[in-house]
Amino acid sequence: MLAGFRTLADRATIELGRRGYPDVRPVHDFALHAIRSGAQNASELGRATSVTKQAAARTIATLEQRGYVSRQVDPADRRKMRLMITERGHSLMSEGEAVFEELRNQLELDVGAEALEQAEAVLQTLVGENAVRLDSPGWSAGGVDGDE
Amino acid sequence: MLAGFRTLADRATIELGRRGYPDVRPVHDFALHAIRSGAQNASELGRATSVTKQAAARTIATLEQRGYVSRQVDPADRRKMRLMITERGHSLMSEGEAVFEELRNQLELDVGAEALEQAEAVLQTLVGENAVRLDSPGWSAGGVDGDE
DNA sequence: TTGATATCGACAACCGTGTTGTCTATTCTA
DNA sequence: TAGAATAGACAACACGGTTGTCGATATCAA
Repeated sequence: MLAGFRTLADRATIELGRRGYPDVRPVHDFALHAIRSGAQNASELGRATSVTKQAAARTIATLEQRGYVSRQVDPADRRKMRLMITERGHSLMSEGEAVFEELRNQLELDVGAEALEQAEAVLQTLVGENAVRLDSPGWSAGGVDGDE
Repeated sequence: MLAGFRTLADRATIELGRRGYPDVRPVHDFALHAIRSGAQNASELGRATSVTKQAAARTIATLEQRGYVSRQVDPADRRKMRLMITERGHSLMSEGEAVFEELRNQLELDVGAEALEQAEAVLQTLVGENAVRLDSPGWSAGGVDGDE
């Protein structure tokens, strides 16, 4: 009874694969959103997605390989590689949003609009609560020894 | 808005760590439940959790290492290693359930009993729908090329 | 009884996504 | 200008999944 979102994300992934974006995973879409919302380089992306800059750099690398973002040295600060979402990247994002919309609509048909909204509110509360403490990286994989 | 369950599972993991069960992850609890519900060996566990038997065997290995299950050759079929949950394993499961209960109660305080139930029903629908097609392993990591 | 076939579990190699830790290049600051 | 901070690259590793192979055991059919 715990796997609700996994389910949703997995289905969206599958559907996207079916529509011409294979080998795209939730992480990638997540990263693209963060980039579009202002993350301009690997370090920023890492901070935005609560992940080390190394992990972010890797995600960017695959995103670049697959043609969803491009990088270019920041003329103002030559340490930085500025990120730009390509045309294909934007297409992916729209398609992803469409897929999600469809899944949501489907679910709404199944359970009713009211129930769905309620459920979304609950989940919102859930993630909202600990969004505060997402600042520290390393919560999920490595150090679970939560001594504060 | 997508990370609801991750959140829940992560918090439970952290709390369990705090209570004397560090290095326990959702997978482990998941596996223990499957074992308690009848999975008697690695292959069965794999089938029960929609994972290859190799992955299941690994999970079992770490579970055994940490002292949560023990294994013993099945006298009736000497290919099989029968799984038994140890005392410590049962303690972990109770503790896990307690933690979950607490988290659920906390959430219920935040959003109200009615909303929570509604949300659970929605999620139930969500996973219920595709529980039917969980039979094929390899949905999440490898082959997302969903051509049926 | 024997031989083909299926299953169990182990092992090895690999992938994806995360982590540390170290390093160089660059920029900021006192 | 010296020192500190930051960006990003690289390497090594962990974890949890995958495939593929293999020997040992069971099972089923001639």
